[in-house]
Amino acid sequence: MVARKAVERQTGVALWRQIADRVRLAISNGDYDATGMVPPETALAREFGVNRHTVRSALAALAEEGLVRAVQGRGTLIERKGRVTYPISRRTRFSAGLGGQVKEIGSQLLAHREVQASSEVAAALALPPGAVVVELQTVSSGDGRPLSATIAYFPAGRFPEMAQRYVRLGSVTKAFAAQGLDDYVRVSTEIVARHADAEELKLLKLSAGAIVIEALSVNADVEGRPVEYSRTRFAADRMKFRIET
Amino acid sequence: MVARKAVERQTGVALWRQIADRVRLAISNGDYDATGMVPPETALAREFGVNRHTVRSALAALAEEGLVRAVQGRGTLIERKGRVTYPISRRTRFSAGLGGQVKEIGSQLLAHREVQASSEVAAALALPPGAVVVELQTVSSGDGRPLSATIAYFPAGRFPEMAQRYVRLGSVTKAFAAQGLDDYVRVSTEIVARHADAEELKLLKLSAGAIVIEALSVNADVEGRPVEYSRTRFAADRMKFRIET
DNA sequence: CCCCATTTGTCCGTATGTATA
DNA sequence: CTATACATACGGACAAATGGG
Repeated sequence: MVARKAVERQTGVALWRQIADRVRLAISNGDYDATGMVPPETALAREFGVNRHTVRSALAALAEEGLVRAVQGRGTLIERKGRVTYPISRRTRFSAGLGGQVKEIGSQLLAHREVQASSEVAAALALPPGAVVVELQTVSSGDGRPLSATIAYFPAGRFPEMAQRYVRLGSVTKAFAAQGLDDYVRVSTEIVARHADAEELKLLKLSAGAIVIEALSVNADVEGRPVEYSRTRFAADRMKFRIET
Repeated sequence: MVARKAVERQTGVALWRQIADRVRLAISNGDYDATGMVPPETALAREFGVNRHTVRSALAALAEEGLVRAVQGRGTLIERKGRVTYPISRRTRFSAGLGGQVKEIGSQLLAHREVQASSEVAAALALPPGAVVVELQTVSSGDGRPLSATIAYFPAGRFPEMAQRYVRLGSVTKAFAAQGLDDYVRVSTEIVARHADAEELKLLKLSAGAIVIEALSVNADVEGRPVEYSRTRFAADRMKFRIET
C-alpha cells in the first residue's frame, strides 16, 4: 500500500476533481481489484483528509463517467477498469494492435474533404506546396468507449478513394489495401501530453481537466514515399503505450 | 489563427487554470513568437469569454512558474518557451538525447539504497525473487528546469557501485561504463500520461493539475541480459517525445 | 516637453461555487 | 437540511507605467 498524500488546496483544481482523478487512477491500476469496489466514502475522506461530502462529489463525477455505480447499503461498485495497451512499432496498426484487448472496435468517419495541403502537411507527405490531399476526421472506440480522435491526410492523387473505402472497411490499413497499397511502415512519431480542449472533451467523451496524448505520425510505403500524415488524440486515462524499438 | 473555443464552467477546474494551461500550450507552440509577448489581457479576456481579472489570475500563475513576466505599460513578456524533444530509440541516452537543446544538464541523486527486489522489479531484471538491487532516485533538469524524476533499479551483484559512480559522473551511461558495461540497448518502454501526484509536483516544480508522462523502461546489455529497470516521470509540458522505430 | 493610446496594477462591491461542520 | 468560511468570477473605476507622436 503506497501512502497517498493529501490533496492540495487553492490550486485552481477543486478537491473533488483531484480526488476523482486519483480514484480513477487507482481503479485503472487495479488497487481495488480485491473487492471490485471503491473503499467506503468515510475511508476515502479520511485518506484524503477531506469531508465526506467532498468525496461524494468526486464519486458522483466518476459515476457520471460510467466508471463506478453507487448502490445504497452496499458501496460503490467498479463498472470498468484497466487501460488498453497500444503498441507503437515500425508496423503500427490501430485495429491489429488492440486485438484481443477489446471485444469490439468501432470506427466512425466524422468528416472528409479534399483540401490543399498546409505547409506542415505538405512537408510531412513530401508533396509540393499546395498539393491536394484527402483529409479524414475519425473517432475510434473500444467496447463503446472512445479511445482516439484522428485527423489524417493522404495524397489525393494516389489515394482518391480513401473516404469511401474507410467508411466501408472501417480501417485505414484495409482502405490502403483496396487501393493497391499492401504494406506500409511508421517512419516517425512525435508525442505530446496536454490537457484536452473543449472539442476533444466532446469527441472522446471526457470530463474537464482530462489528459490527451497527441501523436503526430507519418507512414510511408516500402519505397519510403509518405502515404499518410496523421494527428491522433488519445484519451490518456484509457490507454497505455508500449514502444517497440 | 485557430479559433480557440471558450473555456468550460462548473467542471471542477477553475477558469483561470484552464486559461493558464491554454496560454502555456500556445507559448510552447510558438503562437506568440511574432511579438515575443502574450496578447493583452483584454484581448485574452475577449478570446476566452471571461473577465479580465480571470485572465490576470491565469497570467499570475504562469508568472509564478517563471514562464512569463508582466511589465506595466508594455505587456506580458514570454521568458521561456519551447518543449525539449526527447528521442526514444533502441539507444536511448538521456544526456546525449538532449544534447544541443539545453545549455546545461543537471542531475541530482536524491537517495540510494540496496533493497530486495519486488516481484515487479525482479521480473523486469530477470532476477530470482528476493535478489538484491541498487535503487537510485534522481532528478534531472535542463537549464535549471526539472525535466524528469526517476527511480531506477540495477542488479546489485553486477553493479555494486552505481550510486557512487552516478554521483561522480552525473550519468547512468557513464556509471555503467565505469563498471565495465560499454553498451546497452532499450528493450521495452511503456508510457502512460496522468496527473502528477503531490510528490511529483514538488520534485519537478510543477503546479497542481500538471501532467506527467510515466515511462517504465528496461535496458539490457548486448547479450540481452537486463541491466536497468526504471520508472521515469517527465514534466509533460516541458517535453515532446520522438519515437524512432 | 506634453499629450495620448495602450497596457498592466489595484481597489471597490457582488454573486456563485466549493468545502467544512 | 442549515450555517459559515473561503475561493472563484464578474463588473466597473481609476492609478501607474510605457512608448509614440
